[in-house]
Amino acid sequence: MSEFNYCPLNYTMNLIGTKWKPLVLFHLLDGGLRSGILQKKIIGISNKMFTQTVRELENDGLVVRNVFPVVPPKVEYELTAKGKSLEPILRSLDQWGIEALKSE
Amino acid sequence: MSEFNYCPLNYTMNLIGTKWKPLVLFHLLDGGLRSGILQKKIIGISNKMFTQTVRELENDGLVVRNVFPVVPPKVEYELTAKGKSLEPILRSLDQWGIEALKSE
DNA sequence: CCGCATCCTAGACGATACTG
DNA sequence: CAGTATCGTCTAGGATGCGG
Repeated sequence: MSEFNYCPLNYTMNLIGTKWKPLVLFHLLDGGLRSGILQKKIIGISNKMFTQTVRELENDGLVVRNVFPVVPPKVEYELTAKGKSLEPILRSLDQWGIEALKSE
Repeated sequence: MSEFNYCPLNYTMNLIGTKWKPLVLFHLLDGGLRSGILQKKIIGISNKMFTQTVRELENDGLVVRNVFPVVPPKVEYELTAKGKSLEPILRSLDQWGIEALKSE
């Protein structure tokens, strides 16, 4: 882990370089979302991976988890400032993919 | 594989979202490099992963492999146009990592 | 509604040794 | 110098089912 922290590129990729993390962050760019809603937007993700992904993002300080003490349970996720600062990168990744897909 | 190609974000991450790919691409931004030189720049990479990574990047059309028929063997790698188009993203990822590392 | 626990598989990655 | 082959480990990720 910490052995790669000298390298900024690896540091960044360690935070967002998994299958689902970019998607989760991307869908939160327009504002916080309730857990179920967010999960439904991410086509194909399993329940386990959703929880795990969002938990890691929380530990890395990219998203906040807000729990409302109501019945039935209500949980919302939103980006932190650090998470929001990834917006240009996420949009670039998305845009680059769009362009690259055109010329296939 | 192809099941994720609808999603631009996943498409992009599938091309550069591994441990070593961003590093390899990054070190080629300033021009082509001989195999051994390139590998030496990537601290910690094993021989196997270097070959495998560079081969996948070649198959994905991000780098070109130039073989010179001399003794001893000489091989150079350089970015394709598609590979070069990743430059803004790679620099962003690097820059974001630098900033994030400052505030730890 | 939310997310935890468990079991399972595929592939990413590393170490080492070997060929032209 | 460049690349291959083999073996081993570790973790990402998926499927299913339970609990507050």
